[in-house]
Amino acid sequence: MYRTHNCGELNIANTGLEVTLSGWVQRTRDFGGLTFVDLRDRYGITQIVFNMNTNADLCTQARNLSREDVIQVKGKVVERSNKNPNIPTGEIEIISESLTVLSKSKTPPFTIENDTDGGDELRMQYRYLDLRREEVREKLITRSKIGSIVRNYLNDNGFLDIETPFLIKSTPEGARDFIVPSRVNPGQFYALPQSPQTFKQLLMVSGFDRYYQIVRCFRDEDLRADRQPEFTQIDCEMSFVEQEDILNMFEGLIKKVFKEVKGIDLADFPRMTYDQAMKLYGSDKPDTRFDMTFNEMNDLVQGKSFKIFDDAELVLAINAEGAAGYTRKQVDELTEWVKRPQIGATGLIYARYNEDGSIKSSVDKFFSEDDLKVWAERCGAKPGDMMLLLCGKTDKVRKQMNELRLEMGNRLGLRKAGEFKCLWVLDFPLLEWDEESGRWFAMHHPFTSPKKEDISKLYSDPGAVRADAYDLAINGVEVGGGSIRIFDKELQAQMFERLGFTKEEAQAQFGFLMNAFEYGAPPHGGLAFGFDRLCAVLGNSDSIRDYIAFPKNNSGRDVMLDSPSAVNPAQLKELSIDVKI
RNA sequence: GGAUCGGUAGUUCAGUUGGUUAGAAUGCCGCCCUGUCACGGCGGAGGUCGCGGGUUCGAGUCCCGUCCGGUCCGCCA
Repeated sequence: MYRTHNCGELNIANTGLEVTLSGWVQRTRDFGGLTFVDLRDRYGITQIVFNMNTNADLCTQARNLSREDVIQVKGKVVERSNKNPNIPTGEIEIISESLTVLSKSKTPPFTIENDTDGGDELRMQYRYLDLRREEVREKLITRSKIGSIVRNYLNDNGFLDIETPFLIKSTPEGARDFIVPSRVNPGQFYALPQSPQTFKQLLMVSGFDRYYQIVRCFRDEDLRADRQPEFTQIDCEMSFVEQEDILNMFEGLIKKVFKEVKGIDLADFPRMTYDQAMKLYGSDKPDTRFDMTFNEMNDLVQGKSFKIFDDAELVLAINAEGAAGYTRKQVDELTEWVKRPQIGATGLIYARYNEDGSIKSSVDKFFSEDDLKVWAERCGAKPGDMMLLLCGKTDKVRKQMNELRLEMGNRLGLRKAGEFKCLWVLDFPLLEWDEESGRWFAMHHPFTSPKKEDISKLYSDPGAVRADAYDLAINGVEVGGGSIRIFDKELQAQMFERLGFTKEEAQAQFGFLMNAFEYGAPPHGGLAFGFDRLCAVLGNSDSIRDYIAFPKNNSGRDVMLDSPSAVNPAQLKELSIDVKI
């Protein structure tokens, strides 16, 4: 037997027990005649003592141990004379009676400690060592726990876990597909699913009623801290439901996860339409931990001979509470910040509401102090605050102001870690105009149901058609989203037509779904959560990589495996593939 | 496709207007040490300054190119 206990469970109550422990050598502290070894496994650390007077051979062996050796120790649990209150096992130690080195370790390339000296690249290259660190390990343990809570909740609510295929068919809509060549069908390719969307709808047609799957999805797009080419969704679908049923079901799920993982009782989630969200926050996933909402200023600022404002489609102001103390240098820096190409504003206008009640702005030439007082009223600004204004084309300025708002939220410490604000965003537009290809695209996907009352506008005013689509944002992160689906064959055909598919194209791409709808499709809808993102949000982390055991880097590479890589010419030949670079 | 920051000892970093033998911390190796828990003390080894080219009497430092990594924009139904 390699162990009777793990390295995290022994305590003062076990005093006198004969135990066997196995694990990794975290560190040795050698005093010549007395050597301490910290033995680590995923449960914790237990101190082993080797004494030269009691057993010289054993103590000599212990002195030769190196970091990360795997050893087995037999010994007796005793109360420590010097206790360590910092670790759960700190009141006891093991007096060793035998030592077996199960596996020697080379010196690891970085220290296996919370406060590691290893850089990102090195840690990814030796990810299996990085995963030994408590900080990283605990994140994966949390992920496992969240998965378990989700499964329990959905199982308890009658959902069935049904697997769907990974080798499917490439479709032109949406993100780029990863494609997989078929050897037995030369020149033909499978695609890896971007989501099991059509399959879960078919399962509804099959009568499975409530489906879920914690499932890997694949998208061949560029990466970000919160985007990996393969990622995991909690994918759900329900039949005979309206939007309200779905929101309630999954609000319940998220509340349960927060309760069991963080011990937090979340209040009922507020709801906001997409239009409201864009008007107030310039984002469809606003961080509602703080206000600083947008104020539209056109009526107050235009017609005062300030050309920049007069020419603007929209002038927006936010009020940064308590920021009147910003120095000229800080404001200039902020101006440079909004002018960076990533933000793309042409300039930043500010009005400082001083503690003495005076208001000073960067546009004093055009606006009197009385004008500025009216601004302050609109923005709810008080002495000590600073108003920040951006202007331009509506879509652009909202986007820019969203960035500025989040940045000010960061600078003023308003985006507090450990605080969680959930928000349902409803009534997304059904369609989105794409300048490049000059046609309408489905904002969510082509199976999303338009709102009944807007169907008539599909051709007369496509941009105004709202969908029964919803997203869940937590702290400004899009954690999940879904929609009520079209279940009427005629409406689905109309939708494909609206998206510019010919009847033949629609039949070729989605014929299986439209055919299925001919045999009695139930009303249905669903939602998918980004599992990696949900975990990252719960852990106050910006990067989903921390919650993935073996993630890929910014270029989509696995630096540990060194993949992707070239393949053997014989393999390519077998697949009838000729590679030209 | 684009922007931006970085690459110097095993590791994390410093390195002045271009100037002698490129430093620190930590890790590693050796010796000493019986109550440490970031143990301590003494000593030692360890470098193609990412790579290629250029400017110069002289390049870690300046210029050009390139590769690798981080973050972001485009992209992500």
